[in-house]
Amino acid sequence: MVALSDVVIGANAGRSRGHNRQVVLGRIRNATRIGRAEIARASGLSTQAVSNIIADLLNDGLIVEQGHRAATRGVPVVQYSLNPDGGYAAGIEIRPDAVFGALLDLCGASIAQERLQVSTTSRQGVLRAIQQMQAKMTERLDCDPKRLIGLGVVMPGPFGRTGIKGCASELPIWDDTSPEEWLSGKLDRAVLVENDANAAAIGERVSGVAQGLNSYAFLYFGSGLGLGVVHNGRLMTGAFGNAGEIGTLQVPCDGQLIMLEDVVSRRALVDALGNAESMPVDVEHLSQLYEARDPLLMAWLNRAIAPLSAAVSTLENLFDPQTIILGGAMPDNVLDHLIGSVRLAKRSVSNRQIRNEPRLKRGASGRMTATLGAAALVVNHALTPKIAPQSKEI
Amino acid sequence: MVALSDVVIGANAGRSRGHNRQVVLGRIRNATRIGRAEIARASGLSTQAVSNIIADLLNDGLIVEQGHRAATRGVPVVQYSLNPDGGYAAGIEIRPDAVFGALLDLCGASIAQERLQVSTTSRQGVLRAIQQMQAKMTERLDCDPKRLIGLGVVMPGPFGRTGIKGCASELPIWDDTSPEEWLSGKLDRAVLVENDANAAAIGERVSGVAQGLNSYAFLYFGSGLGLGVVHNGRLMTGAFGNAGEIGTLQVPCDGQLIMLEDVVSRRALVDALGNAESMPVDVEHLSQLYEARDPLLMAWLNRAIAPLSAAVSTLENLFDPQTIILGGAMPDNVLDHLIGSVRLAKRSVSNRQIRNEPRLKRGASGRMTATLGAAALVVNHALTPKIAPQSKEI
DNA sequence: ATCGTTAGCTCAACTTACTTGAGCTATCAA
DNA sequence: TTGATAGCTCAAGTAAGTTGAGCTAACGAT
Repeated sequence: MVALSDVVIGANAGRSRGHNRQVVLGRIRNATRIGRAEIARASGLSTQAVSNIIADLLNDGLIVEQGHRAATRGVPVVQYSLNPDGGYAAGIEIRPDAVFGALLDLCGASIAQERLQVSTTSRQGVLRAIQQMQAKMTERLDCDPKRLIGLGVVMPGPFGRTGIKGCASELPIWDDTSPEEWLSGKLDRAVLVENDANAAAIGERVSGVAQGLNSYAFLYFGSGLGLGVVHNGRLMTGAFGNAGEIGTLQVPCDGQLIMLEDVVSRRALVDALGNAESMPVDVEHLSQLYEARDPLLMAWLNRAIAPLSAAVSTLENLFDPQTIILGGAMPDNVLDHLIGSVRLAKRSVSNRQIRNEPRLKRGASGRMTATLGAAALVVNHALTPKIAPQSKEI
Repeated sequence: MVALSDVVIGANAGRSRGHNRQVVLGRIRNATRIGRAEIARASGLSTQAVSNIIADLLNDGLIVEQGHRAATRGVPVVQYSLNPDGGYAAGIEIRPDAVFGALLDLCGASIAQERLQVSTTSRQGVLRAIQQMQAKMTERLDCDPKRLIGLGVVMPGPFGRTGIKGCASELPIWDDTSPEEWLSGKLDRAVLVENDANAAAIGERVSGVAQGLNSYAFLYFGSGLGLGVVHNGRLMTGAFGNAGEIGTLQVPCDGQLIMLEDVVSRRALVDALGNAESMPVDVEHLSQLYEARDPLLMAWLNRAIAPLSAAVSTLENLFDPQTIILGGAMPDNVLDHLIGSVRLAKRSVSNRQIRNEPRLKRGASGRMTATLGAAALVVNHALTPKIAPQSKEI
C-alpha cells in the first residue's frame, strides 16, 4: 500500500546509489545472468559505475559470479546472477482464524511455509499473530537472521472505512493509522502491507508467469474475487490503497445483471456445490470434483463464463495490459477450464495481431498464493528502483 | 503515450540535477508561492541544493521572485513562483477534417487558440497539418520562439491495430512506428502524443479542477466517451498506450445491457436529438437546448443516468481515485445535470466518511478541452520529476 | 599460425552536484 | 534590549558517476 501522499523526493549521491543498485539488481533479475557491459548499456550508466555497484553487491552477497561466456568477440563476459541466499523475505497472510507464513529467497523460491491457528480479530491480535509467525520464520533462518530483508503482510482489504462492508472474513478496521505505519512502528522493521490480490500479482512477477512483464492484471480467487494491477512495474493501488475491488462489477449472467463476485468466486462456487454443512472446500477437493466432472461444479463453471468474460473484456479495455492472469485459491484444472472457455472480445484493444503473451493465462494457484505474494512484495520492493517514495529503507 | 518498454534508467549527476529541478518546479507549482527552506524540507534536499537550483531556474527565467513574507520568526522568506512567461507549450489536436491548436504559458493559462480546416487522412497529411499549426503558434510567440518548450499532439486512439475498429473519426493506423517517435523525428523536437481523454485529464491537473490531485479519473466526452486515469501523478496509459477505452463497457440501460458509448456520448446525444441532417451540434447549441429543457435532450439525459452511474461505480472500485471528473465536448449545464443525477453507489470504496474531494465533479468543458490538454501534457511533463523514461529532453 | 580488430573490464584522474557547518541577518518574544 | 529562531549564503568537503588510457582475451581474416 502506497503512502497517501506519494511524494517524489530529490536525488542526492546516496539516493542515486540506492537507485542505481536497484536498477542493476533489476537488470540481473530480468536477465537471469548478465555481464557488466550489458547492464551498463541497458541502464544508461557507464561500465565503471556498474562495476563499482557490482563490487558492492558481491560484497553484500546479493549476487554471485555465474561463469564466463565467450560467445562474442573480445574478452569473455563475466556474468552475474542473483544470489538466492543473498536475502530472505517473509510473507505473512492474516486471516480471521489463521495466519499463514512463507519464506522466499531473493530469487523468489519458497524456502518454508507455515500455518498457525490463531484468532486475529483485534488489532493487537494481528500484531501478536505476525510476531508469532515472524519468530517461526526467523527460526528457519538458522544461518543468519539478519538476512531477513523485510516483512510483507497480506490482509483482506479494503482498508479504511469504505462502502464495501464487512463480509464475515473482514478484519478490524484501521481507521486512524495506516496498518503499514502502525506495524512498521510496532515491529521496528520495514513492513509492506497489501491486499491479497495485489500481493499475488507481485508474486507472479517475482517468480511466476509475469516475470519480465511490466503491465498486467491479476484476477485473484480469494474468498471473493480480487484484482491486482501492475502498471509500468508498479502496483496500481489507487489513491487510498483500495483499487481493484472488482467484485462489485455489474456483469451479465443468465440474461440479467449480477455482481461479479456473486458468481465468480470461491464463495459462490461453494454455494453452488450446495455445501450444507459449509465445510471449507479445499483446492484439492475441488480439483477432484473437476476430474470427476461433478455436475454441480460444471454447472457453476458454465454459469461463470459469461460474467468472467465480461470482466476480462472490461479489464482489457480499461487497462490495456500485456496479459491478464487468473489465479488464487482454485485448482489448476478449474482455472484452465475457465481460461479455455472465456470468450475473448473481438472489440477490445487487446485484440491485436502481434502478441507476445496470451490474452489470458493461468498464474499460481492454491491456498498459499497470497502468502507467497506477500513475501514477493518484499523481494520486488528490494529489486525495484525508485528515487521516490522511500518510506523506509528495506 | 509512454514508450513501450518503460525502462528505468540509472541516475548520475546530470540526471539527478534534472530530476531535482523538476522536483523544485513541481513544489513551486503546487504551492503557488513558496520559499527555499520549505521546498528543501518537502523534497528531502538541503537548503543549499535548493538554493543552487533556484538560482538556475531564475537564470533560465522559469521562476520569479514573488516578494517576502515575514509571518514566522527569523529572516523573512523569499518566495518564488512559476514565471508564466518562462516557457510556452503548444498543443495540437488532430481531427480528420480539422486541426486545433492552443498555446499555454508555464502556469497553464491559455495564450492563443487556433483552428485550421485541413484534411488529415494520411500520415503525411497529419505531419503537414502539425507543421502548419506549429508555424501559426510560433508566429504568436513574437517575443522568442525558443521559449516553445515542446509540442503536445492529441490524436484519436486507439493506437496500433486493435479490435476497436475505425469509426468515421478514426485516423490512419500507425502500425510500424509509434506516432510519437515518428513525429519527434520529422519535427526534430520533443513531441508528446496522447489520446484526447488522457490529454484532457492532464489538462485538469495543470490548470483545472485536478490541481494538486495525484490520482483521479477523467471521463471525457469526445465523439465517443474516453477515459483518462492519472495514478500517483502519472498517466495510466496501459502497456500499449490504449488504456481507458471505456466506451465498450457493458452497462445496464432500460433493463438491458448496452455499450456505454451507445448512450453516454456526444454521438448518442446527437442521434437522440434526431438530427436528420447530421449537422454537428455544437456545445453552445446544446447549452441552449438544455436551458430550454428540450424534451429530446432531457429524455437522453434521463436515459444516460443509469449507464453513467454504473460506469462511475466501476471506475471507483477499480481505480479508487480521489475523484472522478466529467468533462469534454458538452456544455457545463449538461455536465452539471449529469453530475447531479448520477446515483453514487453505497457499495463503493469511494464511499468513505472523510473526503477532501467530491466523488464526481465537473472539469473543463467545450470543444477545446483536449487541445488545451495537449499543451498541458508538455507543461506537466516539464514539471514532473522522473529519473526514469527520458525519451527526449523537453 | 599470426595479427589486427573487437569487446569487456580496470585504473586513475576528473567532474558534478549535493551536504555540512559556520556565519550573517531579520524578525519575534521575553 | 536581548536571546532565540529561522532563512539564507559561503566555502570546504564528500559521494558517486564519467572519462580516457590501458590491459587482456577471443574471434576472424590473411
